[in-house]
Amino acid sequence: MVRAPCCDKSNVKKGPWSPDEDNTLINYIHKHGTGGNWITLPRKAGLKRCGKSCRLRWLNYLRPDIKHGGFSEEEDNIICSLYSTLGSRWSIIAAQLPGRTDNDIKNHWNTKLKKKLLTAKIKGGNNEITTTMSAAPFCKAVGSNGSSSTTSSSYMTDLKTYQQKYYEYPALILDQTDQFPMPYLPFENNYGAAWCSNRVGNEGQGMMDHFVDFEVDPQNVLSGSSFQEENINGVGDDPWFGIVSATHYNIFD
DNA sequence: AATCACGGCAACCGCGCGAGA
DNA sequence: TTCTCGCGCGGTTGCCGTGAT
Repeated sequence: MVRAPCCDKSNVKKGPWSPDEDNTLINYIHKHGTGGNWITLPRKAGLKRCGKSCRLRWLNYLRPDIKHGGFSEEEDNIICSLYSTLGSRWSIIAAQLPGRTDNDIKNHWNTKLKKKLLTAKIKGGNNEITTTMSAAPFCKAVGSNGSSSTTSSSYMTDLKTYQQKYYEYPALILDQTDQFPMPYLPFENNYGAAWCSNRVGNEGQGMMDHFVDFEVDPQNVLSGSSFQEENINGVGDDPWFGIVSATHYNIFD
């Protein structure tokens, strides 16, 4: 079955909006609202535009309280962190950033943040990789069911300290990582590695001595498998807590 | 000064979903 | 229950400005 077009394509204008068209749309919506029907709106407003085009123009550009450009470092951190858990759910990410549209965030990610993230380096550890940014201020603990963890364990505090000290970008701190599905990570051409750390010592031992960076099979990660012991190379202990950094590091070259 | 390459961003397209008939 | 229609979302395209050559 062929889907019916939403409007008469031969009779609608495409391309950039003129100031006159903007004013017409703004004035109409201020007077009448959207009426809950974008398809009929352009005809009623006297615009030779597709309803979807009007909706997009209004939501992404003309709507009041829209912020354009000038993303703050805090907003960048929030976007990076949410992307590491949600993937490209731009509308949900936008909902966490008042005044930002999904399109704006998507463009910002594709043009700036993705590159920034993909070239990020981990500092410290056994990998001799250095960082160029300050410690990430945005840090989130996640429970095995995906809800925020309420653990008061001192391990969590240690993990936060470790994350802020060694990871350039916001990292997720995972509680009970053996049960927790790996978050989506921004891989390039399906190659890359999630650099993780876990506690491999006995309780009571110094946490910082027992973090090990290791790689996770990208195929397993991409398929959303759990972060289980078999994914860990050379680490035999139960990964009760862990840090997953969205930092990209191509180990397959 | 002209041309080319690239990045940023606005806008379009197609699909999935949900509501309602 | 099925079908239609509109909305919303994410991916993609293409234009435009700017810097490099």
